[in-house]
Amino acid sequence: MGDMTEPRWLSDEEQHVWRAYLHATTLLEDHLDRQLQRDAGMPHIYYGLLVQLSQAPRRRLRMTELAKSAKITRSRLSHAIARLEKNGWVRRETCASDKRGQFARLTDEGTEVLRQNAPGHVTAVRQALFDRLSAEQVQQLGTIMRVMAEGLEPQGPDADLPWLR
Amino acid sequence: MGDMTEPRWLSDEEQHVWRAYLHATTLLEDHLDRQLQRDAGMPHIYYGLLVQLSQAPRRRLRMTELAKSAKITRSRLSHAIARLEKNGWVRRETCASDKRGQFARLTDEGTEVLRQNAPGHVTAVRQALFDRLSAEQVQQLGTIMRVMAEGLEPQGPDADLPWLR
DNA sequence: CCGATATAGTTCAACTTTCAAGAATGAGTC
DNA sequence: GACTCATTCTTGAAAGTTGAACTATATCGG
Repeated sequence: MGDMTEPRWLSDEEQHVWRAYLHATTLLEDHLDRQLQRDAGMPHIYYGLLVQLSQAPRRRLRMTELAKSAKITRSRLSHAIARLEKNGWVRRETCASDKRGQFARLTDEGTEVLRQNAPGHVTAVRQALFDRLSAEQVQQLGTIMRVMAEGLEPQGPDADLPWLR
Repeated sequence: MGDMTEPRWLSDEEQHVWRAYLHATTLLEDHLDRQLQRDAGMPHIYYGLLVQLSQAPRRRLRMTELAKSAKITRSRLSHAIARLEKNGWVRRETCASDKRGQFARLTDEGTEVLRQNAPGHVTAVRQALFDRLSAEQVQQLGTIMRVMAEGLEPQGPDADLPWLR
């Protein structure tokens, strides 16, 4: 499958950078997962869901919106919200204007969990990342990450209409 | 828990960079996972295990070595190798010098799977990352990732002997 | 050699993620 | 309105992950 031409392999430097990337991103993800699992009793992604809700108007979002902004499938979100609901941190609400729809709303308990854990989480992110990088490097990182995202964005220009290009 | 002093929150720029980081790394990981799942029938991490084995002397590694270099728990590795063994891509071998030990060895079939999928994978990495960044940015990314890793390295200086510091 | 402790790897139960249906509602067309 | 198709969200089963308990072997200090 694919074309039969020899691919351009990675140069030595590229290989090193790629490994460093995999290494560092894995370590950071594991670190934050463990920190939040220990302190807040949930993995990083669940915490992210609560954060998104906390910043939304009326502290609620449609399931599909939330799934999109957290970049997970609706199915995964359904299960995740079920779990968070069991914890009492989120509540589902039906949508009046679209009877198929559901809102996930952050409860007061959920807000409280966030309030208690935000400091520890920010500190962890700081210690791992921002306190170790120069201002210049932070800026470089931002630029690089934006370039990467552009190339992977499902929402790229006409991404779903390739025949129009 | 933790100290009661107000943490240093993230500045606007830091917040943006942090989100860009999460966004981009998630997209890339998802992208590679899907590419390999589709083409090779396994997730990115499993592919990484095969790569590690392919580069080891005699194409085999002790379980603990492999777990360390892939940065996963031994438990997770046990399950993963069980699956790869079922696929016929890896075989377990007992270790003569330490009867507790096991080697995971890449089979010829495993090598073949790697040979067939390496081009597609490199191309995916290239398209997502290296073909989109300037030489300078690649270098910057490498530096930044190494700094990050240093701060998270479980193997930090005397990491497991904190009382000696 | 003995006993205590450490290490290698596996296994189990709980939890999370994925994938493929499926139920319900909405929207467009005639 | 009825038909068709799209969208929203959920469900259930299979696969993957985690953390703790467990087995077996090795190592250390007498």
